[in-house]
Amino acid sequence: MTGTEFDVKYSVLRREVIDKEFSFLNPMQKSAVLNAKGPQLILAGAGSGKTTVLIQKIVYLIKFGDAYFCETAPKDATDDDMRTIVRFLSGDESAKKEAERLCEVDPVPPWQIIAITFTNKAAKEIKERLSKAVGEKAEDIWAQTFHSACVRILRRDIEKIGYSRDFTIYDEDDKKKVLTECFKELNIDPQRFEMRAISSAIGKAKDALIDPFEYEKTCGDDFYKSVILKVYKLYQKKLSAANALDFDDIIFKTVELLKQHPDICEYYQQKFKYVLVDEYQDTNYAQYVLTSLLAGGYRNICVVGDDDQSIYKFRGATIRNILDFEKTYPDAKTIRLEQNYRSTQMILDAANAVIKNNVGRKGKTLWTDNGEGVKTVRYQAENQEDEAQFISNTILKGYSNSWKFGDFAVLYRNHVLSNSVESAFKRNGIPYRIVSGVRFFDRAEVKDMLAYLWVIQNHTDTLRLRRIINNPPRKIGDRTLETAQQLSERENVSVFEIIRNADKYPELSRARDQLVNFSDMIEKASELSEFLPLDEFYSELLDMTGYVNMLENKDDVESAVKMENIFELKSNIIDYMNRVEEPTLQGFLEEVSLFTDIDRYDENADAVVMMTMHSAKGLEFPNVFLCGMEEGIFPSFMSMEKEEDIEEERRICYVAMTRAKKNLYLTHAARRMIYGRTMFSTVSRFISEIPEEIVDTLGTPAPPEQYGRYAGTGYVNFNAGRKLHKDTDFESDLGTMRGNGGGYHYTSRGNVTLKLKTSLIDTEKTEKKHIKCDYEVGMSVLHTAFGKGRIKAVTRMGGDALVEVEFEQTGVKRLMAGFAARYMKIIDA
DNA sequence: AATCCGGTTCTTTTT
DNA sequence: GAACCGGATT
Repeated sequence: MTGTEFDVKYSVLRREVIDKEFSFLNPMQKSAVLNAKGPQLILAGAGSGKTTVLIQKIVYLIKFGDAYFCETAPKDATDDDMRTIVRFLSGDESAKKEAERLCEVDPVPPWQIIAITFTNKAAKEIKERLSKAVGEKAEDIWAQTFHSACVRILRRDIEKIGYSRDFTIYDEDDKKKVLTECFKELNIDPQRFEMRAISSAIGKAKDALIDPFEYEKTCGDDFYKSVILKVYKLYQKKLSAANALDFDDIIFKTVELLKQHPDICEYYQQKFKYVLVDEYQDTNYAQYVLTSLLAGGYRNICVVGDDDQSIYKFRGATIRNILDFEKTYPDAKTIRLEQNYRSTQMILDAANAVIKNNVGRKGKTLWTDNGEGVKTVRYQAENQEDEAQFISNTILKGYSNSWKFGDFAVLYRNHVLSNSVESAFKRNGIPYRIVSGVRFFDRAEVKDMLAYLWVIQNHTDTLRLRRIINNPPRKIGDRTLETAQQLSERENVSVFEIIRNADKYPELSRARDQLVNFSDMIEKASELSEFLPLDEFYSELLDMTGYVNMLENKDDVESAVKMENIFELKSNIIDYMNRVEEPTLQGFLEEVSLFTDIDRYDENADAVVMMTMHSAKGLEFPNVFLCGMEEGIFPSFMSMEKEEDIEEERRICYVAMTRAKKNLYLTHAARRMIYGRTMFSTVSRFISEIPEEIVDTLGTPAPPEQYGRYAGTGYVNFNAGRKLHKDTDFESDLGTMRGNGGGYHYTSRGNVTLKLKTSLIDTEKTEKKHIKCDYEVGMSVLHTAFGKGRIKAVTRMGGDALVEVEFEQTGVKRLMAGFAARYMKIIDA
């Protein structure tokens, strides 16, 4: 039904104002923003401005309401108002504010909007950009990760499903520890049942919203499943005894809460008029259910994603959520964003050429008006050193050509590939930073301090309690703890409770004082945490626990690094206090446990960034190297059996390629030392999928006859950093034993390599002659290339040493001992 | 409890 | 090659 003539005129003008406001968007983006009502699927290609769309949509909702096509003027609108709007539309910027206000029709209150992301980084970006756009109102929008949103929901009502509100969050490491306990208690042989497999089975069950009770139904007479079930049951029992949730539980329990308590569910369904989900292709089943539940009231659900960028299948993400969105919501509007604002056309052509080989996809073709750009560069290296040197040279050339180091990124399929690049960077003096798999918050000393904080927060967290009770050493041994554990089971109270009352149990008499001292300390710390500001409290804690004291007493580099990390944690606390209105210990711990390394990655530092292709998702760099582009590495051997796994690898490749803005380099090596073996491999199929016309090929092609096999001619090097085994490294009548790798010794004679099981070598019967790896000053040595020489100096470096040798024929050479040991032996100590 | 030593394993991992 | 684990040894 249309309104009066006034209404029609007004609404036309109103639309013009809105159009003007969002005129910087392209037509597809605009239509995605303005079609706010009902279910909507935005298929957003890499670099197509999907975050912008998400943010602008929220801006639109807050500023103008959701009725773009509304044909009624606000009730009290006057002709004067209309004139103001016209003034703004004809270019009078001073009328802007007023005009915008006059165009508001039922603006959506910010607290009715939830935007869910996967990473903290994305959530943070949304929050920041929103507060720039709409100011204070942004604070009331739930722009959060899946996990933090769920924790927020749980914090309010988790008591209804049998946990207490001060619950603890267990990370992967804690999970592993609990599982180890389960294995022990259930007498499960870790040889027969891989813990990782069982852990992931439990995780998968949780992702699929299957609790132990449901799981039991699926077991039948499947023995393996029945083992999983046993572990699953005990694992959950242990978690709930510690009042702890693991990452999967955070989602799982939220869904459980919403499902079991319709009143709570309804509350959120009424609250969230608009639900927006980022990276929808990476959601798993539980997350899908969660978003559906939250959006169940108004059905205003907008999901943004790219099926071509789904790279977390192994974590339970199911691409079906995006592929089936239109089935779940038959009235869904689908919008494709294919214009790319990041890369050159050349880069997009290359990426499109690769991804089009995937069958199971919705289909998109990226284009750009950024200009053609330059061809993708392919470098064929002889080995990984050559590859790393090429990367270094290219960066150095670029640096002298006014690029900054921070404009370069090196991406690889897995972490091991970073080693050779890293050492080349060191050699060439190129600053770099590795976004590593090891998180800051995973470092032992940081975890120790966090464990203290967790225990102070939640005394029943026995897992963390055990971590710290004797760290620094307090003369509380395993035996004592075991007794306490048994008592806790018998009395059905927490271990902490037992310790606190140690004087009541004669079994604990020997360690009584230590135990009581410890519990007193924790309780005192708890009290302090109530009224001291967090950072002061933390400093106090460092003192009380004696942790800093312990480190100060050790005078080595390691302790100094640990100390630094402990104080870095303090700067995290201060940072948290500055950001949050009401900082609490609980709040800090929550945030920290949902944090990862990439959240700490400083974009402003001028250093080459190295990370896995997975970590690079969502980032962009002017110049990108993808190294290790070889069959067997990328795609990895493990993905080669199933076509769907290859497709996932191809998507990873697509994600990685589309990180590049200007220059894309693909490098591969004919020969690569990996896992202690030399591997010969062919170029990755993904490179072959790019038309030759858009690739510049450099380097030397590998001799084809070597392809596809492991090296059989070489030797295995000494395990660097590991001390030489006096009894196992020797020369025998079989040839020279060249160290052990993988439980085997290798020995070569001519071009034949023998592989001997270390445990089968009878060292007694073999003539022993040590190959010395640790050289000393004054020794005479014989080098295969340089001949005889004498050691002038030895400088320890890391696990290796730099030796300076004066050779009789060739003069002084400086060699790394670990490397030189292959060619040099001691002839006279 | 700390270190040695032999053996095992080795993708990716937003939270 | 390197990290890591667990049992044995000090």
